[in-house]
Amino acid sequence: MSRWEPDALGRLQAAAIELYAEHGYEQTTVAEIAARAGLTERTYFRHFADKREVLFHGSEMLQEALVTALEEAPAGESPLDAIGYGLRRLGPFFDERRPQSLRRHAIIRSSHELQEREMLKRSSLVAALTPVLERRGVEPDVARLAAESGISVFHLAYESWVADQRGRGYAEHVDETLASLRALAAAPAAASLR
Amino acid sequence: MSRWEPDALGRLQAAAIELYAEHGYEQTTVAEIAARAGLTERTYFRHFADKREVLFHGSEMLQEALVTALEEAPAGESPLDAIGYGLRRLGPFFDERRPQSLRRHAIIRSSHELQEREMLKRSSLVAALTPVLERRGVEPDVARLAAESGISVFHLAYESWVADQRGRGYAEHVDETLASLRALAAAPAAASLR
DNA sequence: GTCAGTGATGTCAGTTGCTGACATCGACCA
DNA sequence: TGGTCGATGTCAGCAACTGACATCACTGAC
Repeated sequence: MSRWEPDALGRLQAAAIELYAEHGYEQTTVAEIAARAGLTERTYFRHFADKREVLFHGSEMLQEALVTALEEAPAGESPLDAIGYGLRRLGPFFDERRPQSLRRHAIIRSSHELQEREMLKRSSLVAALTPVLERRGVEPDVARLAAESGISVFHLAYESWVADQRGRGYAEHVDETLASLRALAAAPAAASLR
Repeated sequence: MSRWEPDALGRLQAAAIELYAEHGYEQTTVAEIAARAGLTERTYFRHFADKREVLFHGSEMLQEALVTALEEAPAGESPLDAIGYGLRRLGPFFDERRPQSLRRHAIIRSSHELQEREMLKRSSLVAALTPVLERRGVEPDVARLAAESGISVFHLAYESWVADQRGRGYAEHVDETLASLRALAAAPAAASLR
């Protein structure tokens, strides 16, 4: 028998989600999370950098997945098409974890501080996608803008997927959102053409 | 003579910027800021919600200015044109405060925590612009997407304005960035048309 | 001119997030 | 057998933030 119960990190995540959902994020202390996981506060901070981070473990994995998917986009595609390709590839990842995603999303929406962290993760995604686009030959400034736009699509598609009652997959929401973005940018062209 | 020196808030802001620049954000304590301003820590927290917020006072003002500018955009313009109109209007606001902006920008770039707060302010801008676009008759989802895109432009234009050595105004950077966005979204149209 | 009320500040004590230093002790390896 | 390693615990401490209450120049009503 090993000295400690296995999967301390997973237990901390589970405990945190339960407590944040039960009593709210701000009303929960790190000591309580650790206690429910059968650990000490100190151990919590060995696994997670701060009180927020428990909810965002796995976002590095998502980031890597997105980077890889974007790298595998066909070489000839425009930046936005490539991003669409990459985002659509995330479909199964989300669709398989829908219940957890909904719970986590509700918790994050309940706290300012957590939304702040989510926004930081978002900017990290932008920072990760930009060089991938540059390697595809896109100008740095354009790459950055495309990455920003892509992550906006990522995010809005995610939100409409969360709100979706009809069970459509994440990839469908990506397509819709991306089409909206194209329409949006195309609309003024008519006015600016002459 | 009044009981206290005037402009406690302004003194706290000045002290914070000095200390953050001199010793770094993390190495500075709120007590030190308060002391340099001739006040106590408790008073600091009556003026600012937390250690970060000193640097973001004024962002409500910016938000209001942007909302007003967008509301005044000609009724016939497309969402993106309207946003371009609103953003260009911020030009003088930034151009007049360039030295302060550069100092503040350098501080924020030096700290993760501060970038996190900046991202939160950014999402607050999106939340403020969305209903304005809706009132112009834009569909809610499209309004949100347009607001996100607009704030991306706002932000990227700001960054290239900060980096600009040639003294071009903020409004010029907005025009450039907006043109990039349009080109970006238009490019794939060619591929997707047939 | 007095006096009660107001509002910005100070004082103090307490909670919680987070960190460094060091101890513990099963597992694993030579 | 013994020594190292790695995950955890223990403990002390700092800094961010908060609530409760005190202070006292200023202001306005009378």
